Amino acid sequence: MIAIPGSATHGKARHAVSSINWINGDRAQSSIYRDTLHLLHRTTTISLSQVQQIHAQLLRTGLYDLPHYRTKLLSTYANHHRFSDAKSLLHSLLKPDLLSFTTLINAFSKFKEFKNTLNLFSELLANGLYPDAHVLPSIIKACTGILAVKIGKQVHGFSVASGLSLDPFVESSLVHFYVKCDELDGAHKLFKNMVEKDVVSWSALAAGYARKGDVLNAKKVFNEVKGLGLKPNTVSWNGMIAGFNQSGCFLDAVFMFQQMHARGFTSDGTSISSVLPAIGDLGYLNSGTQVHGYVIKTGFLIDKCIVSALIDMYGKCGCALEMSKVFEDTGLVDVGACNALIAGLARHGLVDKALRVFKELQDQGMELNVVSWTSVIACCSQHGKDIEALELFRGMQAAGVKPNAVTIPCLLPACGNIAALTHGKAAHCFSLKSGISDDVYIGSALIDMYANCGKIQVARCCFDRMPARNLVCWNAMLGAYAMHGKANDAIEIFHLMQRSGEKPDSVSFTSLLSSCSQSGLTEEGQHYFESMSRDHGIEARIEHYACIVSLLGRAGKLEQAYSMIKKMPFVPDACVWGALLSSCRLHHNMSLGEVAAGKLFELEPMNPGNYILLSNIYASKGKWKEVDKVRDTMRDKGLRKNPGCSWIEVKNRVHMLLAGDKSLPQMDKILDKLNRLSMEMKKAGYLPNIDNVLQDVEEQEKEHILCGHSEKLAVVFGILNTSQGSPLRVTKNLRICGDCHVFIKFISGFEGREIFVRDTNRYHHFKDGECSCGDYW
DNA sequence: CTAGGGTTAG
Repeated sequence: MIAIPGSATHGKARHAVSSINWINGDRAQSSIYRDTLHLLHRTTTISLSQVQQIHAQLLRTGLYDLPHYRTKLLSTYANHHRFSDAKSLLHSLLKPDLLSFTTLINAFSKFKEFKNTLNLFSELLANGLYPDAHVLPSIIKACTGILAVKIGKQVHGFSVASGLSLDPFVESSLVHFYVKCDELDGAHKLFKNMVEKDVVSWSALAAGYARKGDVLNAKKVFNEVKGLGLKPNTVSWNGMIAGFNQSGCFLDAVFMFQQMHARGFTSDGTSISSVLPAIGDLGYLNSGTQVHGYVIKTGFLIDKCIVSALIDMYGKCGCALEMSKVFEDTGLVDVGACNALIAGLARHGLVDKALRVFKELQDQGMELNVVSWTSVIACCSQHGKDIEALELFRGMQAAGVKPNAVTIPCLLPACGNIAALTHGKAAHCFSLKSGISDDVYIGSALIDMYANCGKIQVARCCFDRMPARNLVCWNAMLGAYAMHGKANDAIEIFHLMQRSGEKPDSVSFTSLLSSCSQSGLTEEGQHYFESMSRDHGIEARIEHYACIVSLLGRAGKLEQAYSMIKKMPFVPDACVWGALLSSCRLHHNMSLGEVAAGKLFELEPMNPGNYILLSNIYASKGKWKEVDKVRDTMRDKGLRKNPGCSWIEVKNRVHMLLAGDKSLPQMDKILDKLNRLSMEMKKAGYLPNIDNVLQDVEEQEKEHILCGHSEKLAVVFGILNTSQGSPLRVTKNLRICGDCHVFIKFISGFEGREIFVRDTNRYHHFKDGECSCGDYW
């Protein structure tokens, strides 16, 4: 039976319903079909089989040729999502007219079949038909939907040339088109010239500015409303709130929400789910609780988005309990809410709990989506669970969930952390194939990953190929060069950055200064430090002072470094004092070393490194009694037994030195000297001290030590959990120590070299592709 | 044949 909503009482409708069964009858008369079809025009729901019956009858009776009927058929097929049927029906017509095309195009556009819409449009043109104002809005809507900027602009040009741009629907859909294409100025101009300005276009324009973070223009357009004689409605306000929330203008979002109420409008589900995340980001727990109360009172708790937003808000405000309570109380089984919960747990550092919730949901058969997988992958890679992140990524693909432009930058740090170059490359390939590789987040993460895997040239290649860059990209490249101690390249990037019009921030300067310090570019470093506030208006932060202290210290300007610490506008932290102490060790300055060490012993009494550095300084001056005193202190604190006097460390340093440069021919000489010195020291009852015996070596090799390469050659990553087996294959830059299952990540090439790497209490000896280890002390 | 607004992942 045909359902005829709203018109069931109509006499003719009853007649139609009772006569529809006739259609199959042989005696059907055309007048009855005509009546029937007239009525079908008014009906909104009709079953597919009934349409097919009518279709067959129309063909039999020849009424099919009447344009009026076949239009109805086309739209009915389209309304039942039988797009290919509708299309073949259109193609079966000898000469499809504009009305047939328009009907189908409008239906396609309505159901967001945008590609089909545009294909049909080009067919329309190929048939020699001339589009009118009935079809153009749908075409523009399709261009908006798939961001077909070029076609949209061509249609715009056509509509101007044909005078159709004066049609109010064409006008307003063009405004919307330019808003969505991020060409706000164009949209604004178009809006100003509109013959009939309407609320919809006006709201879209203001919301567009808000979504872009252009607060000034957003408010300007929004406040023009009175002069335009337009009346804002709930949707207009919601657009502003949502736009400000999406662009991170949280205060403005909350302000608009308040204003909305102050002007007598009532917020609906959309307003609330848009304002809650903004409240959360601002940490306005009080406002959040008020909105929560309002949500309960108005019965909005059945709205999925609002529940997710509430959980998110409590998560951001640091209320883990309240967050879980909302989740449990609503009893709503929604992915969004689950995702918000997982993200909230991760934000509180409850990584294991987040993973457990994820697994439980998975076991319960919940349909987890990209956001769920991405959150949990991000959670792992942000909390040092890199292998788990890679495993989850694999699980995601096994579950048939397609990663997107957010997933990849969450995964890449995990690849970089453990130098899983193969996995990183796979993720890179994926982004290329999916056409998302131009994304700035992905680009920055790729730069970082390749740099972490020692592939600094590849990182640079990614950087150079980016079609658009933001501050994060520039900082990623600067950070990559700083990590590899390449100050000259960092400086080049820094200047390129400014020439491109991007303003450096304090992160940029940290990388720049750090690389100068590592490369011994003292004057350049000081120059950039001074220009920071003078030319760029950036106040130096404590990490910048730490860089400068290290820069001066490495250059031997220890007094200057110390006076820098004394006059800096911060209470110096362990990084600052640590930089001074390391420099003191490098230059054997005992008095300042004692000052720095004294401060460090207060700030971090359980860090063995500080004690070792100080005892190294004492040892280099032959103050063996002081060495013993430091050693006793360490023993009392339960730290190491034998600071700064390890033969292993001596060998370690020699090998590091040799691996980092080209001085192999000197090996024999150095070892000779080491042996002689160590014999003497042993005779005197002491183990050889690294700074003592390496003093000469360091004189010769200072350059290389200052370059920082030797220290960066290899990094011990962590213990491999052998009980579970690892999905991770040993890559070119990654080795596993056969004895203790420690991962060792090599940052630059190491083939054919013998290398010692130091862990906190073990050393790992790497030779001929094999790794063995022993106790450090 | 008819427009504009929503949450959770970086």
